[in-house]
Amino acid sequence: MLTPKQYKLFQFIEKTLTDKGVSPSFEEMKDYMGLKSKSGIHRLVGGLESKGYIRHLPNQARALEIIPRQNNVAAFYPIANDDSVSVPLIGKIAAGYPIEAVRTQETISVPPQLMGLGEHYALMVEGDSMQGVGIMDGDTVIIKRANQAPDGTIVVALVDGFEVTLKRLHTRGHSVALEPANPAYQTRIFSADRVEIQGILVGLMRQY
Amino acid sequence: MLTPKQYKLFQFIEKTLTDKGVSPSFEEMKDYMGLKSKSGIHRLVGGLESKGYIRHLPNQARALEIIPRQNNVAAFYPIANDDSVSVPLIGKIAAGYPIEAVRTQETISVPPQLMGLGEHYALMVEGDSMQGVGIMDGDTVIIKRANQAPDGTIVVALVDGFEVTLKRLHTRGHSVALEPANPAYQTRIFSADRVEIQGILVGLMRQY
DNA sequence: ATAACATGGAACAAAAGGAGAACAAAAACC
DNA sequence: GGTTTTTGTTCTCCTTTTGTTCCATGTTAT
Repeated sequence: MLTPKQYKLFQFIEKTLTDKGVSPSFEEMKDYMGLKSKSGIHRLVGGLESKGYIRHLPNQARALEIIPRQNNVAAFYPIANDDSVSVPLIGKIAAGYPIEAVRTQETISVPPQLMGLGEHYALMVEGDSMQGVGIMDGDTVIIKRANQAPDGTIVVALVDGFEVTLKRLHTRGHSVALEPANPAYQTRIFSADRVEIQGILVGLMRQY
Repeated sequence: MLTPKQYKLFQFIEKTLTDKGVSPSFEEMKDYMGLKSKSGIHRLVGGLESKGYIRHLPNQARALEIIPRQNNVAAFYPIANDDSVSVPLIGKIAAGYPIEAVRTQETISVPPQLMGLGEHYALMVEGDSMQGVGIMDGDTVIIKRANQAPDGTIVVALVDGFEVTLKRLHTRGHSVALEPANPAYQTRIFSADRVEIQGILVGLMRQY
């Protein structure tokens, strides 16, 4: 992660901070690093900052702060929160193909605000059939298990017992329309008994 | 972080407070610090106050109060226990408008897999300027604080010191291009010194 | 050789701190 | 209540400390 010099400087900052309670000045860091100019320090500090190890207020004296971390994830301070919830990640869903059968043991944690009551699970989205409503290839969707759904919601639907898709649901009397949000795909209409609702989309997470 | 003199004075205030139960007068602080004028003390006290270390009632004698701190770090540092990580939700971002200034105390929990190293915060997205890449009105984006970003990433950028937007970044020599993902908006090009990167988009959450 | 990166040095800009004096508000005293 | 004393506030002018930027020069790796 850090270059050797960044690491050395980081440790110096850390030590100075705990020893003296004050962060070192650029001059002091320069001396410690054995440099003759402060410009190099500026670069190192910039590096540490952009890597998220420290933070520093521009144009302020001795204004370095270490960003505490735990398990390699930046760990900040208290304000304990309600725990997030783990849901099973049961597979991938791609427009027009069955959910990959494996019910993996894998779970992922989901912030509670994305979930309501009931049983939930997560799916990885493959393909671009829902791109039009902001659901992209690679997204993780949070699904609440249900076997019926309000009109207009996005659902996981099982068609004819084997084909699973993520589509917007429209009910019209005894038939249901499954509308993809990508104009490149067609809306398909089925009689109600061919379509089984497996869940309702309640949340989405994406990692860049 | 404190400067050496601020730190020294702070410790003196702390000690006097616990030893005598009364905060020191400006005169006493002046003597302790070896100064000949109280004005310097006033500056130091002002510094301590603006950094959130002490509080003081104006025009009252010996009315300094130490602000208890959690793990010695300021309040807008959030986060974590094992499963869930909390980040501060610091406002809304809408194409072309400043982030709503309020640094709320609010935090939201974010699954750790959405985050990497560094300090993170969350913003609510308003508007449709990034709709083309699946970022919709009402989404919550997770931003990693940074002041530089690789080419092609989506960043929170501050233009001319007041306008904040979420755009894809392209660097071209000494100018930067901020490209919205909605063809209805134009890519805008600025000289590098007008644009300040405030963070990099690392995650997204949406609630249906 | 060339590109990417590190250093040194200097000039500059901004923040921090100090002296001294005059003033204002609160507390103490008569 | 009025006066004195203590204490806090503000202001201007100044010095010191510290951070920032730029450019020329070196160094290293590909």
